Amino acid sequence: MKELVTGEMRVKTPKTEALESASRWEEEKYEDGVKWKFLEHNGPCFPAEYQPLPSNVHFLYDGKKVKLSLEAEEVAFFFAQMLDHEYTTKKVFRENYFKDWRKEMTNEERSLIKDLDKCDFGEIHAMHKAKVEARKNMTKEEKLVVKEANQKVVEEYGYCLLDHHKERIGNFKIEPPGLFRGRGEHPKQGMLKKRIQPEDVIINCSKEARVPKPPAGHRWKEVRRDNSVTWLASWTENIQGSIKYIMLNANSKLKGEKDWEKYEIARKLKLCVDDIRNQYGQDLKSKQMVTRQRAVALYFIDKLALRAGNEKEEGETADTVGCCSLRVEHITLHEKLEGNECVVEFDFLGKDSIRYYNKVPVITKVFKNLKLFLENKQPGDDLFDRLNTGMLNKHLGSLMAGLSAKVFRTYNASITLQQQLKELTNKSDNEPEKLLSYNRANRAVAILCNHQRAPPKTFDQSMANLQAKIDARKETLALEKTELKQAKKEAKTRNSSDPKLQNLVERKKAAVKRCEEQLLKLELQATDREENKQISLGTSKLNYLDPRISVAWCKNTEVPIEKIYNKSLRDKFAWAIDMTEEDFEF
DNA sequence: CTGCGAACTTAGAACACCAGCT
DNA sequence: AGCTGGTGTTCTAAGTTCGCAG
Repeated sequence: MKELVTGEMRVKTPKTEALESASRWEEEKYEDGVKWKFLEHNGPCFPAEYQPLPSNVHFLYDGKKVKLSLEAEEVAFFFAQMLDHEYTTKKVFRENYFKDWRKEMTNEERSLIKDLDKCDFGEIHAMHKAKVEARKNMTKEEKLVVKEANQKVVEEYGYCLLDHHKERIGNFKIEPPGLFRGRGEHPKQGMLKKRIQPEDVIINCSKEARVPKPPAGHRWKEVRRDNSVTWLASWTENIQGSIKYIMLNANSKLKGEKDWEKYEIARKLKLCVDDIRNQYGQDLKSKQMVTRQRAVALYFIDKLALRAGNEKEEGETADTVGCCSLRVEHITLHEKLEGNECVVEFDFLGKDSIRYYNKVPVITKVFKNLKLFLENKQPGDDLFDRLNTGMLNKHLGSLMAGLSAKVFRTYNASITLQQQLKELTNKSDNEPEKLLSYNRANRAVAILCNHQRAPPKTFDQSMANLQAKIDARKETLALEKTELKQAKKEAKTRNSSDPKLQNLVERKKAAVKRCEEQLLKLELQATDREENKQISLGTSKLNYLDPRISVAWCKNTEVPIEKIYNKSLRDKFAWAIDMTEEDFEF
């Protein structure tokens, strides 16, 4: 797989070879599995120690002041900090919290503090809020001092040397302790996320490199020399027992090449997607139940851009599903619905407990299979009881090198963007109109991939404000128009060759035009914002849309790339900006 | 196969910051 | 100068994939 992709990736050469940034994408690849030859860094940055409460701030239990041990106090502080958050009102959160908090208490504390409802974190909460407020109200000079200090930290910990290049590290800070904030109905929400010590951390760097110094009085858990992986440091977190990594920034060579490769695989799928669709179309009639289930799952993944859907351990995480883990209760079949036949109604929680709700007309063969899969099953049973992601991906891998379920999301997202841009963009449009078209194309993808966001709390207000602006502009425009008419009339009835009057007419004309443009711009903005209320465009832009489509579109429409990519996006997609010509086709 | 863990990508929320307004 | 809304950045949770051991 690696070979196939790498070969194709070399076809197009960046045109600005002289530039270091461009030629970087052309360096020799290492043998399979080797990610680097030299890696040196300063290790991760640890969060500050807990600062004990000042003597005038108290924790109260059952109305009485209680001086807590340092350990118990720190954990009390975590809860106090979150008091404004909905989390602290949730039963599971509170129970998990209290259980873990009590583990940090001394015997004495534990025998006293037996009921979270009797705990009063008010003073601690107030102190925390005051601190946040004070930080906000710092003078310019004070803020500058903080900024410079942060800058120092970035300089020290934010970069590494990987082969010949100084690279930015993505997350060089160890995650601070706190209360676990799982998404949705997470059974572990509120548990104590423990402070990570250097003794928990594995460092990865090359043999020749200077080993980072652990904080004074501490040692690393291990120093590893593994160049088959890209991480610089890792530790195991205590909530799920999973490993956390310190890795490079998205603008690094290593991440950039991987991203490029991802889009090349998706383009390869474009070449064989018709065959694959024919194949699973045939498989819908297979005698083998597994094959039929696989075919229907693939149909969903392809048509609806569903995620693969691995099984999850019950009780460890929120109850969410993807394609292969769909249960009977997540779909409803309608022979007829709203004028369509064979409609599948989906309603389930996907990644991050985001709801997926969709009514989709499907082909008869799929519909019939679904009916079959539902026979004699309970709501809680698996829809695809003979299938899992491993089997599905194994099959996909045999159809095309490098193919897995998620490639369909990348492919369908990118191809949709390209099609939509072609359909929506008019050469003759002005820039704001072109940008609206781009956003609409982007939005079509976000809807396909179900990238949602909570509507901004201030949404209705800010929409009303914008509308008020539009109304005001309309009034001004009407006024300007009347004035223009007046000026024209005067110029006609009086001496029409009076240059002063002619000049006035011209000026009024210009004013009207300017006003109209501003109005249009505002109206486009309003449309864009309204359509975007619950949709997040960023995720697809960052993860699913081949940047070369966007770069080529910018070149074709003469829209500056800055209008659609901010600085970090331009850095991340530097490879695409460097190499893409206006005739690029995904 | 199947189960498991490691490594890496993808995701929305929270937070920080800054431009444009009053 | 202070406010505010919107954008960009940071954070870290939650997915996918793959390879390995049994």
